[in-house]
Amino acid sequence: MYDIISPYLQILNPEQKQAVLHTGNPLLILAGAGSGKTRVITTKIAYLIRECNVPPRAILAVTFTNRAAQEMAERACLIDERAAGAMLRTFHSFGAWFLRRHTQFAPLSERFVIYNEDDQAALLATIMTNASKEEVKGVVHKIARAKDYCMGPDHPDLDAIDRSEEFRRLYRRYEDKLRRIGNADFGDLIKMPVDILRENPDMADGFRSRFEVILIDEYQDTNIAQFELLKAIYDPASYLCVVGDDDQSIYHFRGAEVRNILEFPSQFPETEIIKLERNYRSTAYILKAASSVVAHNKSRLGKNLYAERGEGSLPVLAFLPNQQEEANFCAELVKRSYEEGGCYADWAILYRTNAQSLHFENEFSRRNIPYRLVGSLRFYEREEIKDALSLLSLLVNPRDEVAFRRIINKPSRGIGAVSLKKIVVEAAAQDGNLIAVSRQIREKLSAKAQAGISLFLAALDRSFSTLDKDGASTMVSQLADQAIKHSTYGIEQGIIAGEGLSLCAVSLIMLSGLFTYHKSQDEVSGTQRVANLQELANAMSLYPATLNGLAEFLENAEIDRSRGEQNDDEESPDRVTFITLHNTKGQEFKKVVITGVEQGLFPRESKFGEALEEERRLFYVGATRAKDELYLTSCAERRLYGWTMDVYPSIFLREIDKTALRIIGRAPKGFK
DNA sequence: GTCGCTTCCTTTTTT
DNA sequence: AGGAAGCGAC
Repeated sequence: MYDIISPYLQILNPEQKQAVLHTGNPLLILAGAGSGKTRVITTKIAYLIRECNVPPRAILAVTFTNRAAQEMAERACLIDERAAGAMLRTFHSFGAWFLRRHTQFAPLSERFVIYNEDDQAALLATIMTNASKEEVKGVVHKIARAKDYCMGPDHPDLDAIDRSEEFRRLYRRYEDKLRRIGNADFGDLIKMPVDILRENPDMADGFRSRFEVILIDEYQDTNIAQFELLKAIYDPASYLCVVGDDDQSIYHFRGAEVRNILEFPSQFPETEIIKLERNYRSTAYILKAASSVVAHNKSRLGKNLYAERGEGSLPVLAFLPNQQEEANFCAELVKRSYEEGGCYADWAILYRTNAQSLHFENEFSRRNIPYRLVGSLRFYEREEIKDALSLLSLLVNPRDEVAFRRIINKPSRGIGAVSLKKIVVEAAAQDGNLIAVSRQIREKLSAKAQAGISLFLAALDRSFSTLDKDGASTMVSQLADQAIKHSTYGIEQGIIAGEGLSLCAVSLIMLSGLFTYHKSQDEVSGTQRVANLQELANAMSLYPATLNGLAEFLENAEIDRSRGEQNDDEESPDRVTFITLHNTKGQEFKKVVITGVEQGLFPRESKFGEALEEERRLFYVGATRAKDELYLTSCAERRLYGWTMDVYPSIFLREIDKTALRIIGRAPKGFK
């Protein structure tokens, strides 16, 4: 048996193999960029199942994004399909999974909805009635940070975030209100499971014995609450393996603590460490350029990364006059390589802020170069989509005040501030069910508001009826389908319902008047809102037309934002990628352009100390995405807020080893 | 309560 | 430059 080494293990290098075969003590894998850590983790999952007889369901593997989780599942299944039975999730989706199964232990509605930052702000705005938007956002941010550190409103260490009693009061009232609504924010997805597991030792024991193996990827970007969650479900008799790279820690602004990885060996005694230092992705000059920048950081473990792929070509630094020329330069690069037989999909255009994508979109559209925009789309944050999601949320949780406020008078139904207040106040006096209260007290409102409420409730009711409570009932669906067709008020063209949940969505969008409203918006300003609503309905057709199916869809919409982008893959897969530096984590491309490498933009203004070091790591992450070619662009002027201003090369450009760089264009005076 | 014009603000990065 | 909030007129 031992003589025969399976082919899936043969392709590993000695360190990778050591990491895969390792068992026993906790293991920390320090994996440099491009060192094959995904291969190690996926192989390890398969190996544990095949060779160590670990039942798949006893394996918990945590990744940073849903995209990574999906990729990992696919790759592990290629080696052994039983890997499909392992639990592969992000921390947040694990938390949501946990809470859905334990709502009776959590202060949550049975089918809670997840609030994002905007929803949090909308909720807090009902408490901070006289505050500016900025103030509200500031407090939202602090509350989110507090939860990242697993601190409730009465936690003694809250001083580290804000010393004021006022903040504690706001945090308390926010929690109070959110609990009454019965929904959860992002921080709750981690903090609540921790609280529940601490209060219910038996349940914690159950998890400890279930998960014999816990694997965590991107460990450098975990936060304190996630560390607490790990401790709550980790049994010292289980096998724990974390993978990360301190040089790629780029989410401190979101509460990530690199000390989780630095202190891992002391947190988990007898930890063994394996370093993966062979880089299989980038050619040597690219690696040299990237490493020479991050070498300027003081706080790092320090490691050596060896390029296994030969010298390659020098990274190119292009000095350009302005953004227009920058977009033009990128388009020319892509065009030339395409004409020489390359693919569009080889290319990625990277930038620091989402706003920068616009110039590239315009230029590439003009030239008919296909591209895909990652992330910045924010499909689920678009106005029309949020409107539709609010309606859907109300079906799932009629106590959702944020959704109710958003949608009750949109489009205008004659329900103004006065009527709204009556409903909200009455609901607060009862059990908080805004829909039930609206129905109950509608007679007490003005005639106009009464009519509006009735229409609104009818739309909800009829859409609700499209959902099967259990089992299939096509009869119900057909009836509802007809009802919808008859109630489009002579609109020749509506949104088309497909399978599953899409009927419910279409029903709501049509009957609530959202369709007509956004259609007229489209006609006025040439937007694509109706098309987006259609796309939403299409996405929903994959889910069963049940209340649970709807709750599941809403959860995925909030936690997995990458989902909205997938539909364009089928049409033409060969596209240039436009993506923020943060979003590139875990990805690779043959040819990469990092744009806007200017002081003030990247690194951003007012970054110093630890924050500057984080920007440097971001540069490192971006540069090491490139396999064959790396380009950096820096403009002499940039337009900001409608103003054109002179800008200067990023400090990072000076830090690059000059033997690993070819400069083109006119370098500004003083740039050496 | 709604519509249209003016002013003021925006840009980090995301699960 | 462009979009959202705010203010005044119907």
